[in-house]
Amino acid sequence: MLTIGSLAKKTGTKVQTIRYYEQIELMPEPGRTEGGQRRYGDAELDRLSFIRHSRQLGFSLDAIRELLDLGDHPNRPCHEADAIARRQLKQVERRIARLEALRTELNRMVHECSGGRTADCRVLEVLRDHSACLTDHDEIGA
Amino acid sequence: MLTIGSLAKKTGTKVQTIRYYEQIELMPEPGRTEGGQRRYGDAELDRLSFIRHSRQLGFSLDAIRELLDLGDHPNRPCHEADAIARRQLKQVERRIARLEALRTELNRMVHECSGGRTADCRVLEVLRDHSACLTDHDEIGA
DNA sequence: AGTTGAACCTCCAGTGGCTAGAGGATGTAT
DNA sequence: ATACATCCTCTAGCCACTGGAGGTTCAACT
Repeated sequence: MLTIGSLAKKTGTKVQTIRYYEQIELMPEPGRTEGGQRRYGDAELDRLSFIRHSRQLGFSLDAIRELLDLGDHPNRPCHEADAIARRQLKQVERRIARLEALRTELNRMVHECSGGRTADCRVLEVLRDHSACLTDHDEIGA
Repeated sequence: MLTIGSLAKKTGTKVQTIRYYEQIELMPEPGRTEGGQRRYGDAELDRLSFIRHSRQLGFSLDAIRELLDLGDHPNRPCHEADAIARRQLKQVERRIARLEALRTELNRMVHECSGGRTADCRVLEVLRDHSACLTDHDEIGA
């Protein structure tokens, strides 16, 4: 039986985050000691590991909920899980494309900086005047 | 003189966002009509354009505050603005590296999916068992 | 058995960067 | 005069946590 602290350590999660997952019903209510402290077993350890690993791969908590649900039904066809993963992949690819455009633009800004007065700063100039910017970037945080 | 709505349209910002920027003192309090509606001039249009463009390049509002401040002092050396941009560039590069690792892993997951039952689903398996995962991904959202 | 002190508990508030909606006032065109 | 788009303030919500106050419990050590 694991305390919340050791479960946290094993999964690289903060204690508060585990309690938060319980609150939003992503993790089940665990057993308690007489004094009221949470105690966890292997099932919970597995579930939390799954959640954390999915988070590291960028899945939203809602997507994780779906994935967990699919995992609970081993005989159902798996194309749904596949679809969720593909969606995630698409999103990651979109983000990469966007960040690469930003990298290009920031690189240009930084390399054109003469190191003089702020009045002549290319960095500030580019930010001031979008037309001095070669990149097409419309969405924020996409 | 611009209403908040036309300023919003010109800069691709939502009206609420402009009011939010005013609230957090990123935008100044504008003049008002007798009836109490906000009216903006060119200075505000420029400032908001600067903010929005910086946001599109991924700068945080705090970084933007610094950049705006630098822009107000044209005779100071510009290495600070340069440093902020370089920091941002570093961050973007880190994010790209991380997302590329995720892309690799998601690709692997998706391509190994046999399309059978969830019990045999590679997607779920990889998520369940980090050791089946070739990628080194520790930080979330980094 | 008593004492320490780390780890636990609940509850509330805050983060960033907005976004949405209620309920009402204003501005402009006809 | 009237319609109605746009404006106003205020409050609350989004995601995924994170931190802190103030108090309790557990396990180890004497």
